[in-house]
Amino acid sequence: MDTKEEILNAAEVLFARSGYHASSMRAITESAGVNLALVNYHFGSKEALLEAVVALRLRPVNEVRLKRLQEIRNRSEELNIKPDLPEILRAYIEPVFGTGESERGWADFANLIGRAFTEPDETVQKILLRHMKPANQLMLELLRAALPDLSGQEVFWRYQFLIGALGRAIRMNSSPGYERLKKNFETDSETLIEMLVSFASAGMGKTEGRVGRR
Amino acid sequence: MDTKEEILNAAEVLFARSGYHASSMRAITESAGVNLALVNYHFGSKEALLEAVVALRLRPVNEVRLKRLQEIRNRSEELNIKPDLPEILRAYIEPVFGTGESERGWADFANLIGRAFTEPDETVQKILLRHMKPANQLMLELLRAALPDLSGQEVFWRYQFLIGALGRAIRMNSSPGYERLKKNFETDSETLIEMLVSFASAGMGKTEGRVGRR
DNA sequence: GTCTATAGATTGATAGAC
DNA sequence: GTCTATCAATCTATAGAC
Repeated sequence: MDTKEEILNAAEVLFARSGYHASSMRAITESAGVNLALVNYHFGSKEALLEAVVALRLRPVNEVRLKRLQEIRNRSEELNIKPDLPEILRAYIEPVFGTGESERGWADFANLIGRAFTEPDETVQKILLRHMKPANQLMLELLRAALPDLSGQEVFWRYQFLIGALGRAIRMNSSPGYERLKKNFETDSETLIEMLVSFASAGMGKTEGRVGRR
Repeated sequence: MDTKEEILNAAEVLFARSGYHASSMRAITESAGVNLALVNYHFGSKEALLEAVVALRLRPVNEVRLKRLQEIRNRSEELNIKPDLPEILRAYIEPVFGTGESERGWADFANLIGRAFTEPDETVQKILLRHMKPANQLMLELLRAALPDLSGQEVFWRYQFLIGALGRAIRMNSSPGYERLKKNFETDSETLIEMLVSFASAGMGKTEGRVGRR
């Protein structure tokens, strides 16, 4: 493995576990076993390194999502039928848990993606959002088509609830920090995806505005 | 307003908007219009200042939550009936959007609480989690009682989905960074709470494990 | 391509005068 | 209680030898 790749892998792990600002270039290069100056030589700056990590790991995931969502839209338009809500959700959620070709340690990779949904830091959020935008736009469009009885406002917020739940699920599932909390509830990714799709289908599909009394 | 309070308010705003690490003590004291050294004089350290801000703002919210949840549990035990899911959700969610006595600018206060759910930084998360723990434990207990047909694993994960959705809702609703995204979907807090309770009731209440085909 | 050495800026914290 | 001045540690980034 060459130096550039060594740095990329170390940065991915540290960014995922500790966040961008908390991961110093010294920590990254030490973990990678290379010289401090080589980050700037190979990538130009710390921010450019983050961009490279995101491009390498997030791009394939978003390509799969976008392709699956486009297929659903095309089929829906050809057959002139409403897109199916659980199917949309699965297309949006599943790729985030791994594209199938997950080579190395899966947890760090997933944890990095999970940050895309919850990251409060502006530097990081800007980059992550840019990579997710096409898939997110198409997703919202499909949700509106699948839920024609709901106002744009309601679809928008239910979509936000979904993103929140998804981000939480990914981070809980892959972050080492939550081990104690999960304790007896170890769950494989497939089951977790199934539970999340079920949860979101029921929550988003409601056509009345309200539930419960009061 | 005395110096200590001046520092607390400035710190709250900056921690909420930019995060703990990104808010330097120089930025805080400049914003408060006081001398740099006074943070250490009045609070001891930067971390102790964070602890003070959290204690001041988050404690009353959690006290209200805990009290409402305890009332539900007591009534449920006395009458020997299952607690009502939407009622539980409302008791858990509503106080986070303001205890009613929201004095100053509401957005920063809410945004700070929103961080409690998504904050990746360990320093911050540790403090926030300690303050939320009692309410969270009782919440999980009540959910298990309200959903007796579900396994502990399923209740646990649906509860995590709820936390994710709630955190996202708060931050979207109060963070200035999302203005462009929200654009035409400006929503008052009451409506947002209603939508979230409705979403979560439907999502969590499902008694079959799965939804949809495939 | 890789290294050492260091610049230049910023951080949290403190000593000591008032 | 409040101030100035400064320490010591950290950070990103770069110059220049090899």
